[in-house]
Amino acid sequence: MKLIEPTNFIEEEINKDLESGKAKEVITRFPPEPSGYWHIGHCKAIMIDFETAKKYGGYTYLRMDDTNPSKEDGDFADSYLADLKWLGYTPKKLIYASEAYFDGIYEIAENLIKSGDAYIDEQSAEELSKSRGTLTTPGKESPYRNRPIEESLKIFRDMKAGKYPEGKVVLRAKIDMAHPNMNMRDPVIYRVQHMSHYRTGNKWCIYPMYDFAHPLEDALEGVTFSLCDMSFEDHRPLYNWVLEKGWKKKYAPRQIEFAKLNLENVLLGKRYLRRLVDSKLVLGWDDPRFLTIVGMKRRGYTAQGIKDFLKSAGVTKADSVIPLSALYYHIRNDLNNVATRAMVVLDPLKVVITNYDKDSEEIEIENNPNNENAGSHKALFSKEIYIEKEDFSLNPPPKYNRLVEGGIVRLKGAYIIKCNKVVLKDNGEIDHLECEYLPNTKSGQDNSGIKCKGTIHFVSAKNCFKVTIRDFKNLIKEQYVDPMKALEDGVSLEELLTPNSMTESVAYAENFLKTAKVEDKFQFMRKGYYCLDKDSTKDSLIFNSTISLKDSFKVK
RNA sequence: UGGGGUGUCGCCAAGCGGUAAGGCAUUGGACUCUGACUCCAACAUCCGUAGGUUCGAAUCCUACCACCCCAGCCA
Repeated sequence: MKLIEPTNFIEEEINKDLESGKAKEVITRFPPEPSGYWHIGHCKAIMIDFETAKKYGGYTYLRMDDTNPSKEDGDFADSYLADLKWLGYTPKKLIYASEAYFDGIYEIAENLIKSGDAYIDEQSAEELSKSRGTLTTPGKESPYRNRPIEESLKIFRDMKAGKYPEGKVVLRAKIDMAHPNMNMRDPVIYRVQHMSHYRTGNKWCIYPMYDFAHPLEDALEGVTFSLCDMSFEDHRPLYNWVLEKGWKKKYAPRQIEFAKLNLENVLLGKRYLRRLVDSKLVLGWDDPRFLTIVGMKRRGYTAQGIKDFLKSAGVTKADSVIPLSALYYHIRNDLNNVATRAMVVLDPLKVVITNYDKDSEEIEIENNPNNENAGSHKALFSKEIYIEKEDFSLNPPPKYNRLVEGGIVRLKGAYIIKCNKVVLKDNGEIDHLECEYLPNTKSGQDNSGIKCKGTIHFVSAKNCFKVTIRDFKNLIKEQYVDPMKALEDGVSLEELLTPNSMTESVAYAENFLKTAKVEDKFQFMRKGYYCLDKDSTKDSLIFNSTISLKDSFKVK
């Protein structure tokens, strides 16, 4: 297998093993417990697993780490496969650990008992916990620790046969009750659980613990590098112990840990998201304010943008917290390449072109100025149009180069207009503007020589329809940079939430948008990126605000 | 007070004994029929602290400090 130029410490380690012959190839696995939705943190791990293997010409398995029937509430395989596909990854194979490896793991457990490396303990859960000792004091050995091997073997088989209730007996690895690493103090490796498993039904009533199952699953399926987050670093000695005692083959998988992703002002904890979903405070697991994969997809983020961001964040062992602005940068960057430009007026102000006598005329709008192949579409210019309220000012701040009384501005794709009169309502608010267009200034055929410092977008009254716009604020208030910590400090979930983080408004969109399909991505020129939401119906379109355009205009 | 990890610009992050890459953010400015994009420029004499080794250290050694993780029959 080829060596590559390493781009992070994991690849450096892999290169070493490949060179020394400790490993022959790079086969990885992504091992979710099928119990919930994936979020951006999972994306990081997925990307590391898939990209690393791919670089070395290896491959990656998707393995359901389903060793606990009490927590796994259904078959998430389809949704996981869909998420992976959306991210652009295809697993070599989908594997259910429960179906593929439980027999093998059980057999190895019996071997461990026979070799004196595991024993049946009959202490209660509390006794077990108490005798484990503390971080600074050693634990006490169980009175059952040195029982005859035959006795342990018989009980273990009876456990499997369903002769024991839950909690009565467990199988423990015999390691060292005084070990400074708590994980090595005779960890439980099998427990009784009388319940139906979503895949294996009632075939089993004993289930292996993660620490015992994981290394063996890796070994059994031929995984060579088992990449996980730093919280498993303390488990590595146990991982290796299990392989040494239970696997005993020349080639064994190697666990390497990396730091997981942390984002400022983002809450990813499953139980909290579930509370928000259950209490209907959000639209669902795919709420556009969530950083779940389905949420980001619905929001209008692109897989490419997410991956670009993750790539830029790097792979290290150091704790880090990345600001959302870094994510936004990459989302905007990718959207800029793929989003179709359209004109939508979010907050309309009517403008009458007093000297325009024709019914209307076509104008052309480029679909994407950064991509020549994107083509263009037609829009209309007519006597009555709408512009953005904020694009006209009676008291313009310095450097305001939009429309002012008596001033000119270019209408994107159409003519330069001059504002002659501001018509007010009885209450003093602006009702509409009366402007004149300068006939020889049409886009593409302007020979007037007139220089115009501002260009604004607009929509023709003859070429627009109403759409609903959904705007989102960050779910978590800005002051709670680390919402998880705030929660631990006793702040309530409700207190963390930004009030009215989703708002709806009505906008005037050019007719071109009538053909939009769900998830289609647009740039509403000069405003931001939007995508069509799945809640849309044929005559009521809803656009999610994915993210605004950067705006460097500052009023000083 | 045990064990395991981590400390390089506001935030990420290269660097692996030869004299501090890059990105985000920020600030100027150019360009622009999107105040977007793009483009230029500025932004760590210093690498947790203190000593030491060396002609030479962010990189080696020693001590200290800070932060994170671990006491589920969860994963």
